[in-house]
Amino acid sequence: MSTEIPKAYEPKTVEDKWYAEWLAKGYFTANPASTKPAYSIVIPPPNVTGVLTMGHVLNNSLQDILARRKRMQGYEVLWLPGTDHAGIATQTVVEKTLRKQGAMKHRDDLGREKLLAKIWEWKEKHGGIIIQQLKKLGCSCDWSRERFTMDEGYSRAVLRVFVDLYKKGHIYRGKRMVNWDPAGRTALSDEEVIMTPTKGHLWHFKYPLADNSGFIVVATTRPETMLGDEAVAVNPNDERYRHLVGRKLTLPLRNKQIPIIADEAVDPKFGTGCVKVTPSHDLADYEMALRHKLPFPVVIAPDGTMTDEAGEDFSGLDRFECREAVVEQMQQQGLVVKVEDYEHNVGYSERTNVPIEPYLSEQWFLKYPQVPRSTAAVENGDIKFYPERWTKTYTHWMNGIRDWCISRQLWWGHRIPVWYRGEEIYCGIETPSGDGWTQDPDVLDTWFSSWLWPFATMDEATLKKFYPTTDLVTGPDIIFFWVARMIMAGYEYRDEKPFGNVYFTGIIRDAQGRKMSKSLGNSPDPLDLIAKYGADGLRFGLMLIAPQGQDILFDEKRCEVGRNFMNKLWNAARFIQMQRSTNPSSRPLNAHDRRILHEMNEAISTVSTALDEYKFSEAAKELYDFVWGDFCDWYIEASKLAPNIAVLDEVFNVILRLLHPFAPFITEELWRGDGSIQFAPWPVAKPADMTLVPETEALYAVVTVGRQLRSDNSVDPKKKVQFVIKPSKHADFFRAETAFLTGILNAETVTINEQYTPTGLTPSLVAAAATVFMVGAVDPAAEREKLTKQLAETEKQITATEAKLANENFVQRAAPIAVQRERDKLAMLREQREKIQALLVKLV
RNA sequence: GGACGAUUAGCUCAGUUGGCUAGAGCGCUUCCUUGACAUGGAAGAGGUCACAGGUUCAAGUCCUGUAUCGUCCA
Repeated sequence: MSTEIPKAYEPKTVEDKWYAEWLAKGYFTANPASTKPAYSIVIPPPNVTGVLTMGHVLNNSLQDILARRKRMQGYEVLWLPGTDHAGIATQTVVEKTLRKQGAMKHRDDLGREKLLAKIWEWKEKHGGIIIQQLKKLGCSCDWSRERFTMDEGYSRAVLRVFVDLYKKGHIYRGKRMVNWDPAGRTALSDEEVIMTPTKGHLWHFKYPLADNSGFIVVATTRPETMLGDEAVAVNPNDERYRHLVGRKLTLPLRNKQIPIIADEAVDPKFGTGCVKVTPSHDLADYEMALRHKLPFPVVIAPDGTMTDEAGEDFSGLDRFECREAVVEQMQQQGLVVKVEDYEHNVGYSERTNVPIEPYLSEQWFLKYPQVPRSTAAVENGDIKFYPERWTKTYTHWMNGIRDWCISRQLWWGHRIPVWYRGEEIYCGIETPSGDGWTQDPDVLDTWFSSWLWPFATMDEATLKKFYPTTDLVTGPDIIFFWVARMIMAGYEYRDEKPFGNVYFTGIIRDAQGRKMSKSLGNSPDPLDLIAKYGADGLRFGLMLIAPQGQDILFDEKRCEVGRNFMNKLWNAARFIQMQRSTNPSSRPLNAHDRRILHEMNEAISTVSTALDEYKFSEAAKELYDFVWGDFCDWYIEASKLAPNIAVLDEVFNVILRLLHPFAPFITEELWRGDGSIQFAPWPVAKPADMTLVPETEALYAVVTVGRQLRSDNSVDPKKKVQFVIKPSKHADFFRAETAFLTGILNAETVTINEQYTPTGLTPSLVAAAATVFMVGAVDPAAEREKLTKQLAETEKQITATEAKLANENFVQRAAPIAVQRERDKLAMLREQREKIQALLVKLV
């Protein structure tokens, strides 16, 4: 390092250089043959065609901190990276692009093979961007082990698991009511449906009795489904309708006769107590229809349009157009009793954001394996959640777990390894021999591949060394999608948990608290932020505001804090560098040295404990305060008088090591030790020599008071003034520190005088161990006001403390230490009061 | 409807198992380009800790209830 390092830290010139070097040296490559203890994390695989979001920055910075610290602690670290094929998301994007280009209208125009070729093309072109971005962030992943869920080896593992679970009877095929996404034209799992309160209407329709002897009224939020009604149901105990059960109604618009049935499932208090029954388009109605052996006419097609069964007036209409048309015709026929505004929950597709259609279709389902064991593992702490409260959410879901619909009517993904020939079914990894087999056209839910991620990504040697993985860092929004399922898969296929600890991050929101989203445009591009503030600055700024398990309101201002901190660190290094070249000799430890060494030890313990407990922001905060406050504001200032290069180097060396997991680039750049800082040992706190440390604290308090005096009396900072310190203790120590005081207070002289009595008007303030006087002309009124204020504050505290000590109950029942603390405080306050009073007397 | 979380300075948040005179950063005010740093330094203003009860010698901290906001599940 030359002495001419720039005044401001320039991350750009540093970051790329070091990352390339780290890669070249293979520092991130995990060695399964290592004898070191193992530490491992698998990355939550981002969408292969996605781009880096603030959420990724948060999540991956945390993983990098964990991984880098463990390397320093002597572990063999594997951070396994990779990407996910994101079935629906990717196929939707590519299809949309192709439609825009006019290459197709619907995927059937292209056909399976051609569309898949296009998607692979897309993946080759856009895939991997996010990997490059993670590198920019400094992530120390083992890139030699990068995996993709559609890689050949990984795909085989997915199919093997399917076949195995099929053979064990966990996977079955059945005709069920599923959540259907009419835009994506695929089934979804329950977890992919987002329930949203939606304003709609409740229409009350008259259904006439078949013999025209009257009518009954049904209420519905979905008029279009009436075209598929097969009954009207009432509660068997409902006196109002009991006499009608078994009679027929004429279904309006369809001129079809349907029965009135009685079923326990009907809530007599909802609406009129009569519900229309649409067997094919509502889950509850479906079950009711099964019980009553009703027919299942399908009136809404998979694409959300009405079928021929809906009647020629409506066939071909979109389901929402149809709703209007039905209401209009019902109105014309005078069958609408009333329309109420009505808010109810509507399920929307997580991906395409259109309302879900309950749809009766043939799908594949998984009856989850290892449910009791997986539930117990988290409850008994074998797998630990941070923050712990998420265990409750997990347990709740596990206890109410329902079979998982794993088939998707898509092409991008792992194709279901099942073939049909007439009545025959074959399930296997390879295509069956013989003619006439056709493979199931559907693919598997993407999560059916990612639930194997912690082990399907590893070969045998790697598994042996690194499975189960140590930590997992992810968002609580995928606790069901991913975390719970990985636990079950881990037990089923490795007979062991997949990870020991799960750290759930908060969700990043914008400054107004809104979730970051593309459509709102409120998500900054992390790469822009890295360009402006440096990766280290971005990471550190984010860590400072990422409390455990709390959502994070992100504001670009946060990055400034991080960048400024890196610049502070840089300049501390410059200072040390300058001292080295001008003042390289060391000397015995003085009070300032001992004090900073003590604070350093405190910092080491605090940071280490915080990181052990996954309290990242606490660790970052401690580092910030120690570096900026203790080291720069006090120790470097003290060093300007009498530098001790050995201590400066020692403390700064520790600072760099503590900071390295948070800010890998700048710490490597400033590192002066052997080799890369990445393998420098994590600092360990040692018992510090406390000689003169309390005295030094008192000394710094005197400095603060001296500065206050200057400021209160509007003394120009450049003006040198005379100070007199009248100590009540530590007089010899203060005397020894006269030069320090003179320098830091920009004084002409500093005199220590236990007997000092000011002549005339001398501004003064009282610190714990001394009264500080500033000799010079002042405004007596201002001085009196200031002292009076200080006296009042002191009196207030004395009164409070006296009251406490006068309380017999307190003295008898409180911990002796607490009582003693109060007594000491009172003594100190009384002394302070006397000093102030003495000064005030002189002012009169 | 149920579960969980939040409510502390203008803003964003710390406040360990009850024992401070309730803290920090940003913002704000005043002064300062002094040889590490203006991405900086010094000083300062600013809080009935959401509300109401309770437990205790002692409550921001524990308990109960209420309100508002958020998330998840029905």
